[in-house]
Amino acid sequence: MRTSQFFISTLKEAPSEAELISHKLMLRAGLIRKLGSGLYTWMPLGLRVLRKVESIVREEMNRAGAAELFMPAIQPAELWQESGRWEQFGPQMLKIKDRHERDFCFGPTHEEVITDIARKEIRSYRQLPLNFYQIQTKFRDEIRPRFGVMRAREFVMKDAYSFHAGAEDLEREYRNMYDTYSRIFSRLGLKFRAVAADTGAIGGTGSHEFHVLADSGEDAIAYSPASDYAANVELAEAVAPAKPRGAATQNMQKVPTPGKTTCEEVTVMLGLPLSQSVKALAVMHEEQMFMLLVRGDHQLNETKASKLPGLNPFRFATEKEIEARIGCRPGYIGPVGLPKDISVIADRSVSAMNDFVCGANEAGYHLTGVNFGRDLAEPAQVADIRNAVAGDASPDGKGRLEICRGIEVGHIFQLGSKYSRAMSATFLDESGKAQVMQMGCYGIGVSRIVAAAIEQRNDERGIIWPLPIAPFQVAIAPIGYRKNTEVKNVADRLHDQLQSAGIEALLDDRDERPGVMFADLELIGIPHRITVGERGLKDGKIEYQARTDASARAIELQSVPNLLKSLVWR
RNA sequence: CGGGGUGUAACGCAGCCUGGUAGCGUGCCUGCUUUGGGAGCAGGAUGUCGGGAGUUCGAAUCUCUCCACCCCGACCA
Repeated sequence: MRTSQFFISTLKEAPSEAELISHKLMLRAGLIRKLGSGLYTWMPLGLRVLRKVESIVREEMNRAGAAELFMPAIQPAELWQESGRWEQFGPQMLKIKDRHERDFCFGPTHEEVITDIARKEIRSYRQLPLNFYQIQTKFRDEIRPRFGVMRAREFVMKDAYSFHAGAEDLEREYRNMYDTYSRIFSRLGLKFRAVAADTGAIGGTGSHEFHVLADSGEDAIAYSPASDYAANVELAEAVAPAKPRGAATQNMQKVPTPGKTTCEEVTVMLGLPLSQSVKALAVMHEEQMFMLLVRGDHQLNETKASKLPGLNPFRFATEKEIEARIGCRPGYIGPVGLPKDISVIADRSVSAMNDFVCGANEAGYHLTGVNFGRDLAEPAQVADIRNAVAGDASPDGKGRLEICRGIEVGHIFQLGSKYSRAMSATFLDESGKAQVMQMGCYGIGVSRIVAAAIEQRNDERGIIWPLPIAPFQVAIAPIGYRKNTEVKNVADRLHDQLQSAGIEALLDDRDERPGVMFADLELIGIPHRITVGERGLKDGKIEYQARTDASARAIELQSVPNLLKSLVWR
């Protein structure tokens, strides 16, 4: 391919709307162009990457025994009313009417359509199991689209749905998909991690998210290097401290802390470690106030807290409510001498503390040397209500947790019978009895992978594509293409040779100055570059530089095709 | 949807406070020179100043209103 026929449109400066590195680079490299909020055109260069991701996904799904089909993007309302999700999905679903005023939606996902197919097509256990998938455009009317293609409203997703005669077979296929996903992300050349996820409202016995690791990722993942434990921090259990509570060694003292309202400020002023303080958070469940206690250096996990029996759902108390019930403004509240109708819920690590610091329920004062049992009653409830942090013991008992960040690019579920029951997808078993099918579903955010790959792999010069998804494998940069016929001839010949050897080469025939070419080719992130110039040709040499190399090295012209074959066909 | 912010040329921005008819850098076009890391010189083109309404002799600038986009929160591949 030649740049003159292809379309290269790079930007020196990123449009101001982009904040995330991958978003900026995709815009700068001309991979995408925005049409509206969360709506993007995939330009030729970007589309090549997207297609490569797709084909790796497709190959591995086929190899795993799944069958590709293609469902309509527009779906009739009736199906969604049948599953009960027409209302439930809410404003995230783009609803439309046809000319007869009939309701449709632009599919945000395809459980309904596939279940409809299954119930019509599958009659016998002999036809099971089956796994159907498609790669298709979805539309979700996100509350806040952002980060370019990372959270777009229209995006490309691979969605697969499996059907089984029983739970055991579903579990087998689930493992099969787990392994397939691992292969896919390995082949894409990305660092990733499979993470235990909340099965939540969907139910079933298992769910995993697949995350591409990147410091800028939206999700925090807790994992144990000593085992295969990994979970979203939101879900990761913060285990109780191994050491039991120490005995009281100090007397409780009221100390003035004027103007110091945060644990940080108070402990700094008192010269104590942050972990010696207790953070008190007043929350409301209906008309009942609760005080949640978390260690000063920990963070409340609202998801965990909202699952506690008395707290579902809860909200933070307002400043007025706190003053009315505790008689003190927030910043100085604590569990000592609290009105009896406010019950105290302590995190596990708080319940193991002695001689701690907390608010005195009096503006401008805190208490030090506080101990449960002596200065105040034991907490009414002790529970896991904080986020796991690095250094916590792993919940599986093996090693200590570390925290990393990731971008969710895949999610697999065991759905069980949620949809098949609602939509009566049944089959006849060996004894001729109707049974509800077991279902699994498996998603991959194809377009998001492109952004995630850039997020994981970039430098100050631009994108660094993993070879398997690079838009081109090799770039040829001729210096003085139109001026020096030898340069032109060598570059043209090289291009044709590589092409016929099945290597995807991009010949930059724009006749730009070298600086411009190099900058563009690096921004675009092509893994290998061949520079053809008068200087080297005198000695029958060209130069080779990998995208990750600091400088180029001279190579015999004859050895180029072999060198590239060895680089490209690993 | 709640909170914050921004809309001026293809991209990045100034001008707005204090009203007087549109500017800078990059990019783009032409010519000459140059040619190994985003060239130099000369010339040139490009704007409904987000839309509408108002105030005013006069609005990018002041007022009202609508719209779009971005950031922070709940949601998700």
